[in-house]
Amino acid sequence: MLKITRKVEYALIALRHLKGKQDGELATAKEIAEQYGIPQELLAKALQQLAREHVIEAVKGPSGGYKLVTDPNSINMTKFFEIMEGPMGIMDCYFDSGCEQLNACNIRTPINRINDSIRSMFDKMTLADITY
Amino acid sequence: MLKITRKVEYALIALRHLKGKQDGELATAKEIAEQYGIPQELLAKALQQLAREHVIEAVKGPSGGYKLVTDPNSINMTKFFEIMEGPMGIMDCYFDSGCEQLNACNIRTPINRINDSIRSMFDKMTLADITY
DNA sequence: TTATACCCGACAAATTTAGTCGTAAATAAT
DNA sequence: ATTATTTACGACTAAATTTGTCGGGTATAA
Repeated sequence: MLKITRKVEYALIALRHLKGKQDGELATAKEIAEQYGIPQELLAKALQQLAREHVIEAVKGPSGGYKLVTDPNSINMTKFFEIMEGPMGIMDCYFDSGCEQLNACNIRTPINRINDSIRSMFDKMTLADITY
Repeated sequence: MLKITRKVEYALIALRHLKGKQDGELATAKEIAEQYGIPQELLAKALQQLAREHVIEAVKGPSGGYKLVTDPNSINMTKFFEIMEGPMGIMDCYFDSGCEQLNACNIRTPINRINDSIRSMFDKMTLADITY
């Protein structure tokens, strides 16, 4: 409960790694996977997602790899989590209205308050804070 | 990711329900399960855990049930979550040192910071806030 | 004695997460 | 051109976790 997934973990590791690179220097999925002992294929998926959202940029072919193209200060953690995993909420009823008990439910309001607190906390935290 | 479990959800529903009772009035697992349309057996387990930790008290036998015996103001959400699910941390390495990559890992410090932020947020939030 | 209600561990089903594989496309180097 | 390297991506399997069920127990009020 309240755990982040491996994919998010791997994405953070990769971003932190990329941030350490000079200028236009690239890092490959293989390089990162080996350095941190994580499964390359899974890491690759995380990197591809980040590339699709233009957080990083992919360069194909030999001597290709990835590099940061967005200032980590400009991406807050709510956005980052949602890039990696879709809508963030501690309960599905926060965004999915398919709950059968909505009328009987006696904890909707408090649940929403917890949600909002978590979101607002992550809103104020940027990728730069995390990958400093 | 970052989701609370059903058990926690059911515990919150039950606590909120118990809080609405007068004085020494009891509520049974069956009554709660039916009213909110949730599986009785699973709810029962949540209630039993709360009883073991003396958040509520169980009365056996016919006309038995549960009642609150601890002021919800005195239980913060960190404690509540840990009663229900054990140690709270967004990654296992927060409390479990069995990680192979500890030395290579480049995100330990930031992960710990996120953890601490979440914990401190839940430290300041009590069951009373949630079941008002 | 009986019916009701909590207690609890073991099990099974369902869902989610983690990891793998095969194939394709781009491209630098030879 | 061919080859080697690297990203892209969907399909698949495996593992782990969560969710739900079952059976047998204890306590106790009526």
